[in-house]
Parts: sequence; C-alpha cells; structure tokens
Amino acid sequence: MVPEELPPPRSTTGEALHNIYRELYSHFGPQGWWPGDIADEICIGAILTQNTNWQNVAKAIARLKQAELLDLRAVSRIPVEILADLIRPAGYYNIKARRLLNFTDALFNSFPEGLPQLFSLEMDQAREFLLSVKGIGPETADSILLYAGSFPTFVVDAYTVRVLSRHDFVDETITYEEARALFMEHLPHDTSLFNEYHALFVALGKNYCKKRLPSCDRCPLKGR
DNA sequence: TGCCAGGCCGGGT
DNA sequence: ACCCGGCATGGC
Repeated sequence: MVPEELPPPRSTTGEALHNIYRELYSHFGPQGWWPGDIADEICIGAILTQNTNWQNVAKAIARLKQAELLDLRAVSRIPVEILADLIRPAGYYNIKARRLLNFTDALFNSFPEGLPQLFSLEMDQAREFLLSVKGIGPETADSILLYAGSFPTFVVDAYTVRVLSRHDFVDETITYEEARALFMEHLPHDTSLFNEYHALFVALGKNYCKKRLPSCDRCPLKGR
C-alpha cells in the first residue's frame, strides 16, 4: 500500500506509526516480499529463516527446489535425516528439519487439503493452529499468515523492536504480543500495508539500525 | 577473527 | 512469568 492511501490516523500513536511508514517507504520504496512465490515455499522459508540470515536460507531453498521438494506434500514424505542434509546451509538443520515435518504432519492431519483449507479459517483460528505446532512461534506464524495466507496480521521481529526502541518509541523489553497489538490497534488491517511495513523494518535494520555500529547519522528516522 | 543473522524450545528459577 | 543455554551455517 502506498502511504498516500492511508486513511487519517485516529490517535497520536497512529499518526506516529503512519509517519514512520511514510518515511521508510519514501526512503526504501516498496519491498515486495514474496510477491509471486507459492505459499508452500513461503511456509518453508518462514521456518528456515528463524534466527538466520536470508542468504543462507536462499541456498537451502535452492537445494530443495533442485530436488523437486519445494512443496509441503513432498516434504512431508522425506525422512528427517535426508531433509536435514538438504537444508544444511540454513543452519540449525536438525531442528529445522524436525520443525518442517512437525508442520506438515500437523497440517495434513488436521487439514487433508493442506494450506487452502487452513487459510479458509478465520485468521485467529488459523493463528492458533500454527502456534500449536512445535517449532512455530508467533513470528513464524504471523509470517505464514501474512505472506502465504494474505491475512492482515502484523509480523514483529527483532528489527522491529530494535528500531522502535532505539527511537524511544517503545521499551526494548516489550513482548511480541504487545508490539503486535501496537500496530494492529493503530493501523488499518490491510495485508499490503502490513506486508510492506514489516519488510521496511527489516530493510532499515539491515542497512542502518544494526545491532553493533549504531551509525544512525543517515538513518531515515533520524530525529524521530 | 569474531560477530551476527527475518526464533523457538526446554529446563531451571 | 521470566531467564538462559542450545541449536549451526556462511558472510562481512
């Protein structure tokens, strides 16, 4: 969603969140995360990228694609040891292989038709289901809902909290659900807005708001 | 070279 | 309800 389409904010918090979005968007432009990718690949990527650089995840995804396994039904049939070896470049490969199979097992047991059936639920119910899978926490669940299911849920990650706390907008000890509620309560529930906004936080965190080297001199949010 | 990356779980307080 | 160690590869 382009910032010009934002409806007028109804609170000072909403206004601040609008302004942050406008500034990030004008600086980085639309990010277009996972636009044409199929839902299966997005779910797999969401699990593989847990605490991991996307570059490494891309290597693992390429290996799965090469093996014709970029597909949840196919993944569900692979022995865990083989899967672990395939995704090795993503790091934490043993635990992530187990998590991928936890997900496909739970998915096809509860929803024989797979993702379309899961995504036919109400968002909160689909979220509950995802959170019940061992290895899927709130960020992974929200990523799957937003980027694979096109549900309007806000994805909070380490970058989000770091950016907001560096600019004294929230305390750095804020919980996941608190941070998510901040966005859900003060922004329109729009999938394309939440898609871009999350990706913009990542862009800022990677390029300016790094963990070390707080060289915020050129930060687009400088002074906010 | 060491630090970091688009978290989450399990055991201990 | 928090806190912390473990999980692992590859890039800068």
